Amino acid sequence: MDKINTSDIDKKWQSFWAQRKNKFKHTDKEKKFYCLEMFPYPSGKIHMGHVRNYAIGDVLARYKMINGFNVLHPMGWDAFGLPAENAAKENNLNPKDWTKKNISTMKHQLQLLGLSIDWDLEISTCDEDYYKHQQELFIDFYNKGLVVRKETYVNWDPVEKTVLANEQVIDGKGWRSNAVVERKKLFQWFFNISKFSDELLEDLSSLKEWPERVKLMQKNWIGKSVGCEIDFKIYKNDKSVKVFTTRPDTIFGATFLALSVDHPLCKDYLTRSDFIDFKKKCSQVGTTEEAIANAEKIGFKTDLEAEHPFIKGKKIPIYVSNFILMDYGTGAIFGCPAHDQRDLDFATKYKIEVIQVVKPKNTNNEKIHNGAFTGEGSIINSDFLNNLTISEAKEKIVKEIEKKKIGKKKITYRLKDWGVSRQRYWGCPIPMIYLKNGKVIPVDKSELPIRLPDDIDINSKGNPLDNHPTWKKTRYKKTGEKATRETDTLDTFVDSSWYFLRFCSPKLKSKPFDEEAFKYWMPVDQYIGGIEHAILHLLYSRFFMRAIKFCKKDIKIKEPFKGLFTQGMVCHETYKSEKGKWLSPDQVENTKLGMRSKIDGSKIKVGPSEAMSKSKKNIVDPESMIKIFGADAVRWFILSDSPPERDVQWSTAGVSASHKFIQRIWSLNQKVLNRKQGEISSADEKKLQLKFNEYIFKITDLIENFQLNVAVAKIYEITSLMETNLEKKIQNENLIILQNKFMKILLPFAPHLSCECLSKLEGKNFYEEIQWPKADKSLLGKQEVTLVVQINGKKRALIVTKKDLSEKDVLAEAKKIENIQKNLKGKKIIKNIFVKNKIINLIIN
RNA sequence: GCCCUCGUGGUGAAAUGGUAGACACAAAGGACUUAAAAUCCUUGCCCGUAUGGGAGUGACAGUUCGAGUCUGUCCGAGGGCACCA
Repeated sequence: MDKINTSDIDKKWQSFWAQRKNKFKHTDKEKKFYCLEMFPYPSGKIHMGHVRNYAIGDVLARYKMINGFNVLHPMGWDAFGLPAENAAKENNLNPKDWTKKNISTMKHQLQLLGLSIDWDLEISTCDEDYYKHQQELFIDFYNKGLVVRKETYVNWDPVEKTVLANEQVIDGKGWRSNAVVERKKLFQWFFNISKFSDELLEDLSSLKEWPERVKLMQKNWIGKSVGCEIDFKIYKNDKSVKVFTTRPDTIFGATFLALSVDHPLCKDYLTRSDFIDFKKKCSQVGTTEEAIANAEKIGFKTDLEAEHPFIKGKKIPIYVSNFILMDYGTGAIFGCPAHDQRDLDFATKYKIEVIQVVKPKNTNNEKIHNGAFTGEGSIINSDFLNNLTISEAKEKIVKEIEKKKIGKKKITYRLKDWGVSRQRYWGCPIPMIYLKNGKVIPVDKSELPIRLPDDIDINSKGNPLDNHPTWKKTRYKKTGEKATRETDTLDTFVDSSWYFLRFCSPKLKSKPFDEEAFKYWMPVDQYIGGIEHAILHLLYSRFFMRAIKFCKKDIKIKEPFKGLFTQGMVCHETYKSEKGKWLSPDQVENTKLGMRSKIDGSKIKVGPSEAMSKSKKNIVDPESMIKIFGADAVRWFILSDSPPERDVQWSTAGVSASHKFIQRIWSLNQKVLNRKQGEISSADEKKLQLKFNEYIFKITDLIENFQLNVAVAKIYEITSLMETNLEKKIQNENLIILQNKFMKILLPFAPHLSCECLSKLEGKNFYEEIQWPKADKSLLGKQEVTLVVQINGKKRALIVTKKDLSEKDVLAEAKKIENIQKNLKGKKIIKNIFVKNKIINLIIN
């Protein structure tokens, strides 16, 4: 019996497929399938997360191919981004060179996996050919009013004189400089995504093939809230404050107003030193929602008071506070401490009155104790709102507010405009110029692309583009007057918001995409990627599709991704030495004394399995795994144990077992071919045929539903079935036919092995003719069935019998069973529950 | 803080409301072998030699002839929160 040489057959078939472009004789142009996995960031080497993502996608792409679909299965590189700049700074090289090198390494590694990717379609977002079109789209958006310029906060490192990403802020300090990070206001470019807030929310319901939880996350992100705006008059002053609230029903519990630091009313205090100090304190809190939510609530008491709109003569103090955001609602709230935890925290600290206005449902307790009460209940202490439910009170108070003309019902979205300016070098330059007269205008399209210069000083403080001696100096094409380029570059999320369109016609020079190719391929039928992109990338892509539709008349599609699948992460145990240093899996070994370090034999603490990460060193390199076990074994293992949407735990034992399985199939294939013909029995033949047919049906269904781990389990079962039947009375030819079908079923999962086995069975290289076997539906369920006999809901016996037996017959059969007779002795059957081919449940007294 | 997801053997897991633990990893025992590797078989909580019986899907209730699955409350773990991609 031959041993399989995985590296030989991997090489053989990878070059075979590449030459034939994965085309099949029976491909039907009328049936298209666009299979797309999220393209990788070229960070250096591929990791197991990539392997998982692309293995899942490849199963589907190959499955569709051999089912006759014309499949688009491209690959590219999300090549701009911060890590390139960081690496460049560390190693003193150009981000471009670093990125190109990584792309070539990773492309080679991906090819080792034997994916059915058409590499002719490869794109890279850092190529001029790509970002030129992105600049064109930016200008289109600008001309249609979808791009705006406004001021917003950033994390500012005062020592490096640069803007920091949230991840570069550690404990409120810059990661390189260790300087305390400040919030600083900058003018930046924004995409007007909030223009589509309602559409992006409403259209979620049309995405039938998206996971519910992703849709829910997007829904919450967009954060539509229905509430109302209320004007509070300021006492002894002609001004008023407009607040937004979703709980107008608690207006009688309002005991203070709180304004954002950036609220227009605060302008009057900007010269007061105590306010300046306060503002500075606020600016030391990070810009994330989490940081703001967890920060200690601090307030600045103004000398203003507001008049309560419904309680005559009641005055409530006005504070400025750090937990109110200017870019949500109106930048001002009324505080009702009894029914909002944040308000309560604030009120407790500043000794502000607390008035309960909602009595919890189903209790007699008038008073509430443990924190703010936010549940259902009835209104109290609220004049004309008393005894109403919360929703009734909301309706009534809004009517009153509108009647008094002091406010109106208002829908607010949490979704903010998308800030796309980055003060960095390694990104797509924003094609805008500044004229001397202060005007900001787009570059003439004929001047595109605006190229990134190569000769930059990556180590200079601040933005290298801004520091470049000549790059930003330009002229306005129309008038010839001197102008300055925008030195900000685009958020890399912009790059990935339309790459799936570029894949439809990746080589086209004249425009971002060809409309005909677009019409044929879009939308993406199946998009596959990590759950970490559930919100931003997917939302931005949905926005881009709408923005493009808004700019181009003949684009009809709104949703770019028809089907979405989010796969889980790849995890591995973590290892720590006694001194607390992380060790990688290949630095430890399992000995009789437990886990030990390979380096010095010291004891190792095994930690929980966590997502593979460089910082914890729990990384396994896919390339070395492929070298040892072969591409099929690596793919097989990553698909086998866990459901694709859940996290999977990598283990060397597991992948080694997968390799053994690859060998087992290889042996089976030889045994089938070399089998000596013995006796033949039609009963054995029929049994095998029926069972096999059932597996085809089941596995087809499982792949369509992404239950790839279960499909893998069924393939193990088919293997056992075939092995068992080698010993049974089956005609050789029939066994070979089934083995042939089996190998076609295996193809999407272990394509190298499958093709090699098929070629042995066919006696020649066999590929373009491969078709997915079809299950014969008329044969389904023709087998014997196993019925469960229960007594009072407890399993007492099994009956193996032919299909579709009547209740009467089953009952008669059941009564013949000794164990059932024993249990029925002296008892009376009150009734039976009978489910055909499943169960009979006898209810006795 | 807010939002989301997930809890089933030693482990990863399977199970249209109908046999809980398919399939695999690890472990123990056995077969083959001079030996090892490879391969194959058996076992898997409790009582019992066994036929069989009992407990059992994070906890507690509920719906049902029947609940891992549906409902409620609680407990625990993990993830996201707008400049990482």
